[in-house]
Amino acid sequence: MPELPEVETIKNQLKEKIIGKKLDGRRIIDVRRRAKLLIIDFKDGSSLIFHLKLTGQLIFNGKETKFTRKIFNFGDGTKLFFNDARKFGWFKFVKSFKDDFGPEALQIRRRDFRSRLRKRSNSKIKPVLMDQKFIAGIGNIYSGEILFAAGVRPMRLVKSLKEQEIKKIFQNIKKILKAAIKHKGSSVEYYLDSHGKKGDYTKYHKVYQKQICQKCGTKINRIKLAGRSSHYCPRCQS
DNA sequence: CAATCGTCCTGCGGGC
DNA sequence: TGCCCGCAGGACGATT
Repeated sequence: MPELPEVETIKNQLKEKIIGKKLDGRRIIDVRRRAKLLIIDFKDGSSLIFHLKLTGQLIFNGKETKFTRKIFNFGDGTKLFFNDARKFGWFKFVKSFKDDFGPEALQIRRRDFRSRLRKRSNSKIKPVLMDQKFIAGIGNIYSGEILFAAGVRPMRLVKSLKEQEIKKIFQNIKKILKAAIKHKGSSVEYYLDSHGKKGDYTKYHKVYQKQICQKCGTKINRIKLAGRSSHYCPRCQS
């Protein structure tokens, strides 16, 4: 499912393809990502916003499939296909774009991260990392991988975290998201980049949907947190 | 403030 | 073989 690295990949690719083109008579001046949203900005200040949710795809000059929900036609004859098997994804046109997301995961500084955590001391760490108002861009896959890399179990209360653990979580937010972007994201379920290609990062997953820890071989534990499946290694994470 | 539950939707896999 | 059932999950609103 598209999280920050997947949307970032699509954004980077579309930037190259569609800036300067016209859509319904409006000139495209930028393509951005905010949290998990992909935003196409027009010269008149309006924007077209997409959320791909679980199974959405945005494919440039693709071809129509049974999951194609909308085809955007640019002034030069090129097209953008919005496909979505489960119809959770959406797009909308807005006169101006504003949001109330938290700081971007790749931009947040450690001081800010720590002070924000203090306000959530009675929450479990994994749902906090997935809270877009706390920090923007992280979903179920990457929160699980980040916590594995930090050696912290997903159900740990924030107030129980030691300074060193907070530091490791912070460092791995940056490290894992950057590595995933480098590999053009993770193709679980339906994710494809804007060229219709799969992301490579799936093969680097250590715990997400794994039976066995990819580091030590211990059987992975699976629990439900906030209605979402969470995977962790009882040996590598404490 | 925190946690849980229902809601949207449909492909897929398991069971019989 | 084919049908039915339940699961997966991002975000949001309602409830406890």
